[in-house]
Amino acid sequence: MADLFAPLDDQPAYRRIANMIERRIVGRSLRTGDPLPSETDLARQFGVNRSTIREAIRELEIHGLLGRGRGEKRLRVTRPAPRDISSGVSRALALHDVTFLELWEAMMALEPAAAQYAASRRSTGQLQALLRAGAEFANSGADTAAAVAAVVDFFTAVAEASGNQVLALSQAPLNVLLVPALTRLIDDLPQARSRIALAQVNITGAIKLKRGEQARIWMEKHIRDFKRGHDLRERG
Amino acid sequence: MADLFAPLDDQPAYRRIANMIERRIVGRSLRTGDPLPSETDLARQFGVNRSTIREAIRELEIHGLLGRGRGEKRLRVTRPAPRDISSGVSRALALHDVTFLELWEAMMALEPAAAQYAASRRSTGQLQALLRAGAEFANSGADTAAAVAAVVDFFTAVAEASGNQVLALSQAPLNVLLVPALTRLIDDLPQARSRIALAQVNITGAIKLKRGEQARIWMEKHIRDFKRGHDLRERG
DNA sequence: AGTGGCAGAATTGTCGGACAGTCGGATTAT
DNA sequence: ATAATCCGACTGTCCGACAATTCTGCCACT
Repeated sequence: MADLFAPLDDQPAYRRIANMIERRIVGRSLRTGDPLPSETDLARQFGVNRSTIREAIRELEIHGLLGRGRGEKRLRVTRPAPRDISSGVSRALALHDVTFLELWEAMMALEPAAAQYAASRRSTGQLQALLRAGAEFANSGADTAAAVAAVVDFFTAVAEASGNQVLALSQAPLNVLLVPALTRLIDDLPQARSRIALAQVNITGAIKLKRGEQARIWMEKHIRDFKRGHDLRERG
Repeated sequence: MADLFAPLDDQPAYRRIANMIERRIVGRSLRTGDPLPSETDLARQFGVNRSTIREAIRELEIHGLLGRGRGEKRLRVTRPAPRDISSGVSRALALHDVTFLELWEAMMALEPAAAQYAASRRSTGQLQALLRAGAEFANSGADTAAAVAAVVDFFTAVAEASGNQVLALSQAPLNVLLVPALTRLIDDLPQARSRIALAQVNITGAIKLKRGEQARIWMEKHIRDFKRGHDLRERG
């Protein structure tokens, strides 16, 4: 039987205030770009101390709902950038001791889909970004860090080109997790570089020609290759 | 060519402190479950005022890296729960005016994969959870909100059963976005209820029998059905 | 008119101190 | 040993304050 009473939660004032402001933002009463009233003003409106207000806005600022341009003092309403999100998610995942297999399975689900949509929807600019990331990887030489960064850029470019924000935002955190695994892989497996480069060329080509099915297949192969490399490295 | 000078960012103290503590947590110097020193103590250690510490702690608390049990005063190190994450992501997505199509494509990528892995890895308890969610939906009667909640529970249970935290965490935010769309769908389309119920039975059955491929296929159909319903509703 | 510069107002980041309410743990009573 | 009680520690919130920086309106200058 259900409890008669729910545990009452006295949320502290700073949290309630944060929620109120958040609702205003999500409900578009406060529109993107609008400047937030000053802390003093908010304190007056809510009838609390400025310290309390500060703790409240901190929350929204962290979520990326509030932000300020370089060297700007007043906070403004902003839309959360993918970076705001992915940092949180990937940190969480890191703490959960994610295995390579888990990461790989998720990539296997997301990246081919992104590639397929990218093929049918990519703009010219997005194609450029893809080519740039590919070139970046090809030119990375022996610099592992640069190579890894280029791979991340490549995946990001594909996700961007998919024209699907949900896909892009879901994929972003995976990149962060990919970095350490990929670094080890490239360092230890001599053939990794050329295989990745080839896959990128194939994927980019398919996207360029708007061949959705091909893009998906090549991306699947590409991701599968990661697992092969990883398994190889484990045994070697 | 790269700029010679990077824009110097004097991050405020509360942010730097937050980062330091975060590094300690991610680096496992502070382990999950450890209680955090008191605010006064931290203020002394960092040589700043308690107010500053509080603003820093707020950040970590929001990220789910710090938390406290019901009615507990001291903060302790915690691992971010999916809910901590998904709330942020879904809020962000809501602000980005995500279309149904975008949501649907992402679900189409993630949920079938989750179902497939669930079939091969589900524990008995996870199967129970699935069945419970199914029953919950079947019993929801005319209560749309309850029905929607049951659907969300079902997807969550599948993701849980997949044994893949990354998949689960990636999928969680989608649920929040699904709610409004699904509510309208169930309200307006009489046949929606039975179709969903049937799909859930089929998926659960496949997972119970550990038929991965079947689970995937049924889930694909299930999700595809959402789109059909949505398109139908749009025209109707 | 447009531009540059400047003083004063406004705002943020940070500090110090204070106090009520509550949680935890030690202490005492049963 | 268990239960009731008490005290200290800690959090949530408030007040007041000050330096540094940004914002703004105003004025001079070209």
